[in-house]
Formats: sequence, structure tokens, C-alpha cells
Amino acid sequence: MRKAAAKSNVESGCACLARDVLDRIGDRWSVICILHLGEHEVLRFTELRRLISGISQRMLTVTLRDLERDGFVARKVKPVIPPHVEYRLTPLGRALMENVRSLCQWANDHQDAVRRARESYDARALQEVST
Amino acid sequence: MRKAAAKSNVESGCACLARDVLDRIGDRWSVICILHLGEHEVLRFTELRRLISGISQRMLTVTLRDLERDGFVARKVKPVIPPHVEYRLTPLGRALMENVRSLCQWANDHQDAVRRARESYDARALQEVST
DNA sequence: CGGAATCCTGCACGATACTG
DNA sequence: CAGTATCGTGCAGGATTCCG
Repeated sequence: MRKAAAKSNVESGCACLARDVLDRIGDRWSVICILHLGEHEVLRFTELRRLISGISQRMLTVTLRDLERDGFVARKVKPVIPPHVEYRLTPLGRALMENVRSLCQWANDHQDAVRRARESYDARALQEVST
Repeated sequence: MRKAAAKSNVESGCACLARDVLDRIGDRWSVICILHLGEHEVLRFTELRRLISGISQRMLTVTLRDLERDGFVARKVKPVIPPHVEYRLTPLGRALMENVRSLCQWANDHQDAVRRARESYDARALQEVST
């Protein structure tokens, strides 16, 4: 959901909506990053990369930069060779993580309901085709 | 975030994450639809269209269909001419709305913090360029 | 090690036109 | 009124290569 992040945030009549924050939650990689950082306190770039199997190195860079830019993640560079960079949640980031956590909780609890609704919907749609 | 909805939901090692639900929350139109339906109990297609200024009629169709498919929205067609279609939240949809609401609340409360973080980040980035 | 730069592709979404 | 069908396109995001 990086995509929406670029969109002009001019909202409908619905005023705020705080798209900025919702976008991060809609972004798959951001959520995973936040959850991992919530569990490990501090992580290096490559450690995160290993934890999040499937992420391209570019997306990890971009995701972390955005999270840092929004004040959710703190990035600390130790000027040594080879480079040593640490990432951790800021207090704001931790607050966000709490929300994400409870939301994931709710989502999991109702995941089955969604799956069933989807299956029955698809089944009905299929029937109409055969009609 | 309709985009991610098409993605294979094979998650990393992080197991669940209930991407299905998070995607809806990341989707701008879905959130707006849900909030409006939460306020009006029942709405017709065109009423929603007017409430959500800026949405294309195609996106409203697609968004509503997805929400219905996932069991968040109920669609009732009255077979008259001209057609009369009503949309309302299901119990599951209302539950989702509660979450969305409180999340928006939190987002609004911290929107300023994010904006400030962003500005200071951008300011620093600009400085380095001029260096 | 932790990125930045570049290229390439698919698909999300808007605009437009047509229908029962 | 409430959609569906079709086309055009911008840009998100993966793969690859190079760098301090």
C-alpha cells in the first residue's frame, strides 16, 4: 500500500480519516516489520531481512525508510566498517504496534467467518454462470 | 489496496496476519464505505456515490462487491423498475466498523506527531542534499 | 553490511460507453 | 438506477547491478 502513500491526501467530506496511518496498516511489509521489531526490541537490516522471508531487499529499505520518516522506527548508524545499522520502534511506533496487534487478533478471530462468506459468495456466483 | 487482495496470501513465517482483513482496512474506499454505512444504517448505490465524492462508479461497484463477498456488507435487490438496491452492514461488518472507528480515532490523535516527524525527516534530508 | 540506481512488468484504477 | 465491458496508463514493487 505504498501506492496510496503517494496519493494526495485530500479526503472526501469525511474530513480526516488519517490516511497516513491507515496506509501503513494496509501495507503488508510495514505491518510485518512492526510486529518483528515489537518482538525483538532491536534488529539489524540483515536480521530483519532474514526474519521476513520473501521481502526484496529494496522493499525492506523502502519500508524502513518510510517507517522512520513517519516517526515509528528509529534508525541508528554505527560508523564502523562494515556498516552496522540498528532499527527499533520509537514510543510512537510501539503504540502503533499495540493497535496492529489487537487488530491482528480481531482479524484472526474472524478470519474463518470471512473465508466462509467468501466461499459461499463464490459458490453462488458460480451457480449463476452455469444457469 | 485492492491490489494486495489479489496476492497469494502465503505468509512468511509470521503465520497468519489475516491479510484479508488488514487489506480492507488499508483500502481507502472500503474504509470510507464502511464508515458511511455505519452512520446511515442503509444506503442505496447512488446515495453512497454522492456521499463519497471522488469515487468512480466502477470503484464503488468493485469495493461494494468485495465487501459483500467478505461478508461485511449485505446487498438487497428489490426487483423493480428502475432497480432499487440497498446496502447495509452485516453484524460482522459492524464489528469491523468498530475497529476501524477506534483505529481512526487513534490515527487522528497521533496524526500531528506523524506529520511533525515527517517534516523534520524531510528537512534533514534536504540539508544533506545541500551539503 | 546496508544500501542506492536502473530497468522492467503487471495490475489497480480512472474514463468512457453501453445495458436491462 | 445500478450496474457491466473495454480500453488506456501510472506506478508499485521485483530483479539485478553497483557502491562506500
